Amino acid sequence: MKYSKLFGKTSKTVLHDADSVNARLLTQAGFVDQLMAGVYTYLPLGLRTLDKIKQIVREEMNAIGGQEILMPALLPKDLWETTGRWSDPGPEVMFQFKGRGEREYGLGWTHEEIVTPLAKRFVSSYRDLPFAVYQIQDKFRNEPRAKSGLLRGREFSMKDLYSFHANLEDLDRFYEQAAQAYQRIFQRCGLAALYVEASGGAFSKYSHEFQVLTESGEDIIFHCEKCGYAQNREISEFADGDTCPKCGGTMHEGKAIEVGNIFRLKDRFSTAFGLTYTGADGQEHDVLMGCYGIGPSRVLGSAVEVHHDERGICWPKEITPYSAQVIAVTGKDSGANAKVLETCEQLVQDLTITGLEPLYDDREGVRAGEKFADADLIGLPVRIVISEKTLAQNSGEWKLRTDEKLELVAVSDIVGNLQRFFRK
RNA sequence: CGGGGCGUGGCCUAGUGGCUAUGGCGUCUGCUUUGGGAGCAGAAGAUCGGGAGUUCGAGUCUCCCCGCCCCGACCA
Repeated sequence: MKYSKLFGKTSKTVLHDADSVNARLLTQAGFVDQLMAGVYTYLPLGLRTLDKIKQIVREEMNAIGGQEILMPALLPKDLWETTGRWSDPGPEVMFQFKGRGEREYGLGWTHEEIVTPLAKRFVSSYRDLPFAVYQIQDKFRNEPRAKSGLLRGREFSMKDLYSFHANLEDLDRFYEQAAQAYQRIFQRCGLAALYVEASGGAFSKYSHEFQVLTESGEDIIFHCEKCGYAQNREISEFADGDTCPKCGGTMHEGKAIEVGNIFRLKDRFSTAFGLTYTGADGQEHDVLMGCYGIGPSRVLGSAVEVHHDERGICWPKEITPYSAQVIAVTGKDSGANAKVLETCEQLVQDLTITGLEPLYDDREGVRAGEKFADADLIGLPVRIVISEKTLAQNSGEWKLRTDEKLELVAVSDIVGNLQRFFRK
């Protein structure tokens, strides 16, 4: 991608209002644009990053047998009255409004009310179980207070997975599988997520949250630095400095952002909608359900909160919007400039063919310093500079975003180097 | 929903009742320059968030409304 053609620009000035790190950097670097409180447009850079995260989520959901579907975001009132959630929590959480005439609708903030009747259409025997379906969709929540950029929005991206089981053992088995898939997802997104015990609601002792320690987080958790055991303060009786009951280490209090959570719903929704199956015993049983959520947009915001420095974002490899920033530094010698540009074009083409799509800063009349500053702000993991100087040694300059070290690499080796870098 | 802060060209900002609203960034033209956001010359771009009021006169004072940010409450 040529930077000169990229829709969305970096900005030197800091937005007056954006004081959360993720909102400020993502806006300044041209990834997102705020439309209103808690609602953002994703510009090409931001959308590519978000799509990378969603793709990782897809891969891991598919790996545990999840099947992707897409339910509507516009939902009818009646299904929500079945569970009582039209009025409680009702408009406190759900955007509700009238369509034509008196017909009432709401925007989806979770989808148990949709997926349970849906499952009912296809489940009759124990032979139809278990299965799990998921979707990646924007959710809408009438937040009393949207805040912290992408971390708490009124419209935000959500992956919600729902699993259906014949018995509790099978639900537990899948629950563990889902938890492991979640760990892999966060790891791949460059986030060290803690597996945190949280309020279980009416039917389980605990649910589990995946929490990323960061000062901008709004949850307080107690976590053991030795073994990682953690509890949300909402349910915890720990105090800072307590001994970890699992390993004898020390429990620390910390702020964290919840990037995912998993619940055993058991028969809460299947009972409400009459989702049952006939067992091998010929008897009718309630289907047991689990639900599992991840907010890709919140993952994106969290990644910026965790991975940045004073100059800008430092993208983790797997979710970076582009592999590397290729920068053409030109001088006054037009012959040399032509060679620099030609080398860059060829390099960009070679990288693109190998699937390592770079962002090529081809801008003319822009000084090197400005290009470097933009590269740091955008935060791709690798920066490759081609100039008359480097070409004198048939080389390009190789620099990692998180390292000050500059290295000359033969032009012919750059593609291989970058392939190796991203394979690691 | 309570408390606090803020609202002036695309972005940041000056302004504390008085002439035609300040400067910077960005944008556009031309020249110059090219390894860390350069320089020169010129240009476009604002009904000062909206409404009502006080005043000879309001970006500035008063009231109402809207919006954004922060703290709190809330967050299956």
